Formats: sequence, C-alpha cells, structure tokens
Amino acid sequence: MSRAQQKERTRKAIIEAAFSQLSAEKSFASLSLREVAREAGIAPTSFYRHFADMDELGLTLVDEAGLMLRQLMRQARQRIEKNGSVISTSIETFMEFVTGNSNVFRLLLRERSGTSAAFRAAVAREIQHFSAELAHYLRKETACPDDLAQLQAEAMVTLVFHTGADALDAPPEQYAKLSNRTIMQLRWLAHGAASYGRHKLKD
Amino acid sequence: MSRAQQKERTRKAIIEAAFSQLSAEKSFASLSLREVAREAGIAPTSFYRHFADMDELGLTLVDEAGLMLRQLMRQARQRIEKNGSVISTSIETFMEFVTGNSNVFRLLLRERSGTSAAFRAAVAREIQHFSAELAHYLRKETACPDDLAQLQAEAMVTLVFHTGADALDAPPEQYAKLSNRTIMQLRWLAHGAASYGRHKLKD
DNA sequence: ACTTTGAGCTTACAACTGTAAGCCAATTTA
DNA sequence: TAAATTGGCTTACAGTTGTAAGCTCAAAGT
Repeated sequence: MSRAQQKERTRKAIIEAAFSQLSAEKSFASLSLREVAREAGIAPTSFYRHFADMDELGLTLVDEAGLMLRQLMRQARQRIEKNGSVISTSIETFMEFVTGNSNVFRLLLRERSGTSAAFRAAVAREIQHFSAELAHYLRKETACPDDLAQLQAEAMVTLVFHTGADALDAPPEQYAKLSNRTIMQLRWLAHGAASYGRHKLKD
Repeated sequence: MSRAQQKERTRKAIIEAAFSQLSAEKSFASLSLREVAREAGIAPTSFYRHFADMDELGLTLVDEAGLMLRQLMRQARQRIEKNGSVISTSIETFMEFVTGNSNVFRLLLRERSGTSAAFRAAVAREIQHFSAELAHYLRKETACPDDLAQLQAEAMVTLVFHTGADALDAPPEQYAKLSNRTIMQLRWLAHGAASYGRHKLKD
C-alpha cells in the first residue's frame, strides 16, 4: 500500500473514531485527543501527523456533516420532483436523516451554539446552504420575491431543526406526531407568507 | 452572622462564580469544580458542603435562568397590556433579555441540546412555561382552539430563540434587522394560523 | 457549661490530560 | 543504490482534575 494511501486510511480512522464517540452523553468538546487516538488505533502523539489540534479535527467533522446534509438535499430534491409536496417531503427526508445519523445531527445541533466561533460559523454556513436550497423551491412554487423566499426558508429550517432536536429525546412512536405538528407549522408559514407577502420588509 | 446566613451566602457565591465564568468561549460543561470554588473563594472540597456535584449546581443555574425568564414574561405582559402589539413587544422584550443577560441565555441555549438528559429536560420545562404563557395571549387575541394556540406559540418561541442565538454572534447594529426579520416571520405564522386554522390537526 | 454539629480548611492521591523530544523503519526520491 | 522523507512509536513531563480523609473551631443545642 502506498504511503499516501496509508496516511489517508488512518486519517479516516481518526475521523471515524471521533464520530463514533459522539453520543447523547458525549459532545465533541468532551472528546479527548488521547481517547480518539486510542480508538483509532494510533499513539496519542501520532494524531498530530494528521491534525494540528482537536479543533482542526472538529472542523473536519462539521464539513463532513455538511456533506451528508447536502447529499440529503439531493435526495430530497428527487423526491420532491416525484412527490410534489415540498413541505411534507422535506421534513420526512430530514427526519430520516436525524434518526439515521443522530450523532452527525447532534454535532451540528450542538456546535451551532458551541464555544468555538469557528465551529459556529461553519455550522451556520452549512445550514445556510440548506435553506438556500429550500428557498429555491419555494420561489419556484410560490413565485414570491427572492428575499421573502429566503426568509421563509430560514424560518422553516429553524422549525425543522428544532423538531429534529425534539425527536432525539422522544420515543420513536412519537416521530409521526412531531412531524405532523411541524408540517402544520410550516403550512401556516407558507400560507401566511403567500398572503401576507405583499407587505414590505423593513431593515 | 448566623450559621445559616453564612452558608447561604457562600452558596450564592458559588452560583455567582459559576455564572460569571460562563461566556461565549466557556460552556457549563467546561467549568471545573476547582475553578468555580477558587472564584467563589472557598477550598475545592468545601464545594461539596453545598452541592453533591457539578450537575446539581448546573440544575440550580438552569432553575435560576428559568426564574429570570419568568420575570421577563411578567415584564412583557405589562408592556403588552399597555402597547397592544403582542408580537413586536414580545420579541423586543426578549432581545433585551438576550443582550442584557447573554450568559444566562447562552446557558439555556446550550443545555437545551447538551449532554445531560436532566439538563435538557429542565430547559425544555422552562421554555414550555414560556410558550404556554404566550399561547395564553394568542388565545385571547385570536380566539383559536387551545392546541392550535399552543402549537403556534411553540413555533414562535422557537423562531425567537433562534434569533436570540443569532444576535449573540451579530454586531449590535444588526439587532434591529434581526428583530424585523423575525417579526415578519411571526406575522406570517399568526396570519397563516388564523386563516388556515380550520384544518384539523392530525396525530 | 458541655456537647454536638457542620462549614471550611489542608493534605494527599490516583487518574487523566496535551504535547515536547527523539528514535525507527519503510517508502519515496535522487 | 544511497539519501531523504515521514508516519508511527515510546518515553517523559508538567499541569489539571475530582474527591477521600481528617482536622479546626465557632455556632447551636442541651
């Protein structure tokens, strides 16, 4: 195996180890370099051959999470084309993401309000992508001005994220209820924005 | 000074010390018992005369924060009586709270999705109070069914909290813009809920 | 007046942390 | 083939952490 391949392999192992140690009870901030290195099967100091410090690893994890989010959007896009309903399709897709990759979602959720400004900015960027994408659809469907669509999309994403967070602490039999509640909220938003949209946005 | 008085005094000192160490860069989880004790002016082991562990202190802080939130609601109630506009008065009051007690708000914001289930539950309870109170007003103003008012209030609180979080990372000259954006979103919600409310809520 | 209580202290320990210094061996380059 | 590079290792150190054990001494109780 080539040198570069091997290096990439253990780099992946580190990332993998970090993700696998995240849980409901353990946040990224509470991971230790030594623990991660141990699980990745390397000596503590070897960690530095790949990342300058834990922060650099953390940003990598956030990027990785953002990537998954973008894959999710692609998936949602296809479903919307087929299904038609933007709102319920979006939230269904998102809930699948949350329940299927709860640690990844938790990372975004926590670092969004974490102690590192860089992390917060990184997460905000990823979420921004997400809602811009949604705004695109809203524009197409409701034909409202760009900034209104964006504002509407941001509100929707906020509500959906919050529902995802709730789902993490709820038993699975409540997922449907949570989704339905959120769908109702999103419909209110869409309806309100459509009929109330003529009012100008002040700044 | 009586024994009990003195005890209460250092207890307050511990709580005070903990709050004062919270910041944008430091979360409750990253506080250490020893640091807190040092700032409170007691020996590390004396901490245990007041709290079984840091978790117990944390729950106390959350309760304290909830108290401030409830005081805030009382204040908002008065303002609403006088001013009339539920939405803009509410968010203005809330933004004052966020900017004036940013560490307290940050505590709630972070522990809402933190690593302790007990903390999460405690914060959820406080926020629940908050939105129930808002629901009360919505019911009075829009005369819609109880569960719809509650659902609407929860959406509103979610959006307002999120705006508060944004404000923490934004320069003060953007507060007005953030507020206006959120007011717009809340109006959409209110408008949508009012005209769309006849549709039944499934579960 | 005598005893009990308990807040706060000092000392001590074992566990863990991040990371510096430097060696080894295998791949890559010249 | 010889030299250079580098991923991974071991060892080591200084710092921090939570908390156990036990003392002191002033307030409270009898």
